[in-house]
Amino acid sequence: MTLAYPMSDPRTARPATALSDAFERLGSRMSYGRDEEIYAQDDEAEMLYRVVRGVVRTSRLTVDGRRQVGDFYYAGDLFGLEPGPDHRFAAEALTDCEIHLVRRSAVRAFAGDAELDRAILEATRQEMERLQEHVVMLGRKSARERVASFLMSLAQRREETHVDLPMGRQDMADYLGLTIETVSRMLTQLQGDDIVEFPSSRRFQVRKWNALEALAA
Amino acid sequence: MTLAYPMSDPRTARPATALSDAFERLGSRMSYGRDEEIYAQDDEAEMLYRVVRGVVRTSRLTVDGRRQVGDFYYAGDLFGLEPGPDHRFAAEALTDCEIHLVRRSAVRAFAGDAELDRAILEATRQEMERLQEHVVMLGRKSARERVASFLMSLAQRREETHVDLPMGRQDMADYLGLTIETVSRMLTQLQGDDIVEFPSSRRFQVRKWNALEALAA
DNA sequence: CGAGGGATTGATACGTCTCAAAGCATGTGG
DNA sequence: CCACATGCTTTGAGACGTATCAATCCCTCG
Repeated sequence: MTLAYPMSDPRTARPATALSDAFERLGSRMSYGRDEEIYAQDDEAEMLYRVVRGVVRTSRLTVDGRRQVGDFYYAGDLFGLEPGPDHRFAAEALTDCEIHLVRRSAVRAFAGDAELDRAILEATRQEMERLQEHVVMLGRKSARERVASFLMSLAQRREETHVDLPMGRQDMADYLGLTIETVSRMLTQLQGDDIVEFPSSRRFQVRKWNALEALAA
Repeated sequence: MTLAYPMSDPRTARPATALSDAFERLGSRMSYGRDEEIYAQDDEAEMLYRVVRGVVRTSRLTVDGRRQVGDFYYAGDLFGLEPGPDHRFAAEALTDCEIHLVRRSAVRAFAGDAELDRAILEATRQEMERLQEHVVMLGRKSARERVASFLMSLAQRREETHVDLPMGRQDMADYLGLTIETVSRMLTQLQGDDIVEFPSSRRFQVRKWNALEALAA
């Protein structure tokens, strides 16, 4: 399978159990505690990772200590699949995590496993798409819009009315290219406009989808 | 070949002629005039593209008219290879261009052509890496640093002391997430600090590599 | 009940944007 | 060859948004 192959439609993807099986067969399982490092920035990229339980954050630190969060990964997501020789971003356990790992060499040996190939390609597709969205957001959106987009994307993942924020304000800020104070102020604003409601700082509910969507644009 | 395959080292890549041959064999050649559209935002992605001559820009327009430039592509670069079903960014000829096109279906039929597979994978690798850099830049760098990074990356491409800017200030601004005025001011600043010199608005020379590198960090 | 860490709020500083004008090339027609 | 129109770039003044620094609040946990 090459990159030029037409994509499988994500909506028709097979149940995660098959993919889980592939990882089980070829790889191993690890546990990480909150804030534990899974791989470091500039480490050689020789594994693929899949979140079984918990949330993972990728991040990059500049020489002078500024931090940019790359993305957050949830149960079922593949990560660490940059095709380059080493990781540009570190990966850390945002919460306690269980992770499936598989050596790339093992994947290569099984190249042709349609299930696994498809999953990797689909994850790569998503990764690029999310990177592109991230670029647009950071390049052209205001603080208010960024925070709205962020809440929106979290809310879209779940069916429930109430959404849990697995990350703190600092992680949000570093993902959104803002400071913790600005994030906090925007949340307060959005709540003031009754677009969203925070019963606690780690839990929210969308009240006006239209308004939120319009902002997230 | 799968994405999990270890990367070829870019420094050992074969001469471009072989790749050029592959495109010649499988695809066709097109010319585009300045500012002509090569593909539109949200078009189906069914081709791969390779710049033969000229410079290509990818860009995305939000509903309310804000523009984000994704990247610039020069002679030899592959583009339009997002693995998704359609293009998130449009591609336009920044200058008059000659482009090699090849249908993805043709590539697929020839899957296993090591040369082409390798080139696609390598281009994908670069694409992701550049996207990640872009995210860090937009998320965490000041205007001065962004402009410095941009000049740096252009200067690194060439051997010569003088570098031509194929794009205008607006394109730079939209790539860097700034306004045209801010870009202009930062250029004036960098010139004032004797880090860089502009004999004309479309041509520059680096005077203090260290200083530029430090800023680009 | 008090301590500690994250979150919020406030006041102010700073950086970038906005709007407007002027400068500078390039090309065209007189 | 000049005069002017055009489009891009630079410069300026002021407004606005986000960062910074500091204080307070609020939860959770001991």
